[in-house]
Amino acid sequence: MKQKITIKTIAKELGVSTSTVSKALKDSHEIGAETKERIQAYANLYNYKPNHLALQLRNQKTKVIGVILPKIVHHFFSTVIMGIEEGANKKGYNIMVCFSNESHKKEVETLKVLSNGSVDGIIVSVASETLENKDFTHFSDLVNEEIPLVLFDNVGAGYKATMHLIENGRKRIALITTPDHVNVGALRKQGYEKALIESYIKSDDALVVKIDETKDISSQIASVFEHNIDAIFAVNEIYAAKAMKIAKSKGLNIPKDIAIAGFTDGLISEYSSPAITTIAQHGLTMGRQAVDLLIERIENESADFKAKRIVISSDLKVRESTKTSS
Amino acid sequence: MKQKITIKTIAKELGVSTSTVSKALKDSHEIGAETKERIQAYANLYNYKPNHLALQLRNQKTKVIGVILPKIVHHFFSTVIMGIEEGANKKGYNIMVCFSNESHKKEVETLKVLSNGSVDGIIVSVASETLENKDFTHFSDLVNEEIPLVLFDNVGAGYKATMHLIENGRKRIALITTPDHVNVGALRKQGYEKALIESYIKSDDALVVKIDETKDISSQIASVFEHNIDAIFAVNEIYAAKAMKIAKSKGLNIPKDIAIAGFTDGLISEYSSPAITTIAQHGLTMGRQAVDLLIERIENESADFKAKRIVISSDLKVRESTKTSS
DNA sequence: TAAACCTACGAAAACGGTTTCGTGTTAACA
DNA sequence: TGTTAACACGAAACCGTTTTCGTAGGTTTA
Repeated sequence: MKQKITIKTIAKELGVSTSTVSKALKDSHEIGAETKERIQAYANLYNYKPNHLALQLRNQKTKVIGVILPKIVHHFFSTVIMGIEEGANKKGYNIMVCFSNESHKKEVETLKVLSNGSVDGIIVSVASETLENKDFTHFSDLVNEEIPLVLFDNVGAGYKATMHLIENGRKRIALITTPDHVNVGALRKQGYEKALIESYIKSDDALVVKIDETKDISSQIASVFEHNIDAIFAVNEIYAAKAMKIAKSKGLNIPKDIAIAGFTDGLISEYSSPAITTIAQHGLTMGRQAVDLLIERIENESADFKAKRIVISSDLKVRESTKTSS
Repeated sequence: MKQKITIKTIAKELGVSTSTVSKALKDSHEIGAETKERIQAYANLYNYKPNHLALQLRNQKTKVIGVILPKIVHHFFSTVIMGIEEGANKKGYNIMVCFSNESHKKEVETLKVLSNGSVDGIIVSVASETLENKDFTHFSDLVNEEIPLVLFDNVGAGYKATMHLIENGRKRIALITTPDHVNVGALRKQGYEKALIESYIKSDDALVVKIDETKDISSQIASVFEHNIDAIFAVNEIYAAKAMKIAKSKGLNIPKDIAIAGFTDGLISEYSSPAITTIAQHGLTMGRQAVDLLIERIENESADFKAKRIVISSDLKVRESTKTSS
């Protein structure tokens, strides 16, 4: 890279000191009008830009927020990023984005890299592997170092959808989910199980289908219809739509014979026939709130630095696919 | 933030100089075994981490790559990010992600912020507004400053899909697209028009439907069936699927009466009936190649610093929805 | 006319590292 | 016993900027 023009260069060229240049560039009253003008003109001519690194080192802040997500190619997480970036930008921050790929090891490493001064604070959505391990020492380390940290997740949404089905009078609820290593799937499954337990409904492993996307999806979903079920909760929109297609092909009436609820409110659910009840997740809101909280912590030194979990409720959008039977 | 332990602290505590500490921590042969051990033990105990900012300032490089995309909540772009992050990580770089939201102004601003030393190089997918303006001065400024820059876009894919339909014998090809301000839609429309022109087919504005997503999508798509058409090219998977549904409901045979091609190869296209021909875009590959190229430029000082455009071809996945008629 | 006060600028420290170049001590060698 | 080399470490410069604290000279003020 071409060596850029610095305050030193200007000082030398114009025969003044660096302090004079620095002050002149910020229109300080300490500098005479004529000198100021000379310096500003020169700086402008050679397109001087202050070096961010030097400023960051001096000010001990970077105006950068670190973001660690389990993955990105996913509607929910990309929406969250959108919200974070938007909120950060509004307050003059940039974001540095990393992915854990649901791996505990990479999460730990990434956290270490980011916590060496490159960022002022960090937002994390915990990797599923970490959730399984229940090993959160890397986070408590960070808290000890008093680096502002905000975690977010989306537990609770699976619970809400399942409860809706139960309140609907359903008792044999199938779950169509992803393998456990996929974060969101795992979380939603937890919610599903919690709802069953609280409602004293015995869970049945046969009703839980973990889709292997390398094989034919429809036939895997179809297998669940061989059991006696009266409702299906699918962890994403696609699975829900496929399940409905299969149900219809089997001559089942939706929602009379079988209720179907999905996740991630999108076009498919809304325009399918019948329209599918879904959980809308508000990733944008989550991202915004997470970043607002973080920035408040960064800028408000007096705040306590304990990690904080924020849980933003998701909305249940009830549509025809689960309208009360009976 | 708690003031962190620095080399100076260690030096003072242990009664040695900072240079000794620095060398000891990198296992330099210049330092005696015993001293080395003392220092390393101390550093370890107090969890010393070198401050990245100081290193960046000294080395004049950040090991950070700036990425500017028109948007993120979009399968293609999130895949690209994935590829970039993966490639960057492999070579010890982190990525700083910004979004232009298709706005020329924000693109310029973001570029300015990133080019003051915070990043070693920048990858950009140009905002549609910039493409319309044809105002690329902000990029040439960057090139003058000799900051490594890589641009990427995905023109050409719309062309490929349209040509496929034409070679298929179709002459009245409808285009279902997004309003012009949406980047990918606009680009694909360019490709569509180019293919028509090259094949001496008169384009007909009546066959181009720009979907307003705030209104009912299906009815907008349905309107195109009122014209005499023998093929439909939809700029995304959803539109293609909806178009097919409508075609079927009108009793049209696909692909005999009407051929349908979509974009963004995903589950819907593959499992719909009949399966839809799509353009698969390889965002992952594009991201990887872009970042590899950029890093090569960053690290290979001798390379020339002209902006370079890389265009990665997309794959046409021919399925039943466009099988040759006649 | 001496004390006090501006004005306009510079020197130097600081942020946290790395690195080059000494330099004092010891050991090996002739 | 004098010369030299190896060893172990420190001083200082440097990266680019800000900021505190002088200070020299001229101008008011009492």
